[in-house]
Amino acid sequence: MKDAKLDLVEFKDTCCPVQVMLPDETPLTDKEANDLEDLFKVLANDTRLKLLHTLARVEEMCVCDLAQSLGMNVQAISNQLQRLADRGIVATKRSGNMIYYRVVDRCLIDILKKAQCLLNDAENNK
Amino acid sequence: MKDAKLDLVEFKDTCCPVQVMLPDETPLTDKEANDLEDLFKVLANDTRLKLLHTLARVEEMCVCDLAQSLGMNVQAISNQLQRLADRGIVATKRSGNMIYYRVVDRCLIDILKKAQCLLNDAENNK
DNA sequence: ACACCATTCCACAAACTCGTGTAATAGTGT
DNA sequence: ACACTATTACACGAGTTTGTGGAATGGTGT
Repeated sequence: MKDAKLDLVEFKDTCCPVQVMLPDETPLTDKEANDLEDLFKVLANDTRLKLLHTLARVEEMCVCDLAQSLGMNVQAISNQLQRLADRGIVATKRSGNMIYYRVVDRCLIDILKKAQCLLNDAENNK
Repeated sequence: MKDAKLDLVEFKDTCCPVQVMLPDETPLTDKEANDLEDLFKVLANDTRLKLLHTLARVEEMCVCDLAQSLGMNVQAISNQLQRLADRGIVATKRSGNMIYYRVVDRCLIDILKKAQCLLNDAENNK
């Protein structure tokens, strides 16, 4: 569990280089806008957010355990995991009966953290 | 236009301190998940994304100009600006007939940049 | 007071989302 | 082969979202 902290700190230095974050002068193309829309759509669901948050902390987990930890139907969880997998956000690994899910690109977790941070700021400035 | 670059670089250092970005060990509460869901829902629309991207570059703009620059109905643009305003993401300033919109918390723009960066990474690793 | 402009409000139809329940698929152990 | 478990596929209904067109609001200039 200590490792997770170090992991994120290290990732923060290597994931999104500063140069790429500078503003570009060109307007958003339709494709860029649609891609961003799709990405945020996947994140705009409390079940998927809880799944990602859980997977971010445990590295990998099977469907039934995820369903139990969220207190939801296995089908509902599988549905949402499927949508995350469709976007390449999570990946699977079969081991016997179980299928284990994990987060592919941990940059995404950084975005979740940023978003939580934004909400905290908004809360504090109220 | 050069100023916009400096603006974002400076904001990057002061917006989300590193400490806040470290992972917390507790699972997402229902409230946290719902708040995040609401935030990402607002971002999950190409029209609103284009509006934010435009406002991020010009600082402030009236509804009719935004509608024209996006090639859309004024009502549609007003609708989406309203949704952004409801969440406190943009704010208004009246000047004569016109109502000018601007982005309130520029941290949000950083999240957009991160998201674009994530999509670029995914594209390159394909 | 009047015409005019920018913006917003409102009702509506088309499209999309999500959890549910049932059935199908796939691997394990006897 | 059979029972069992984990996971997924599918169709369905309730709810939400988005752009549209018409009408209302509010400020400006004559």
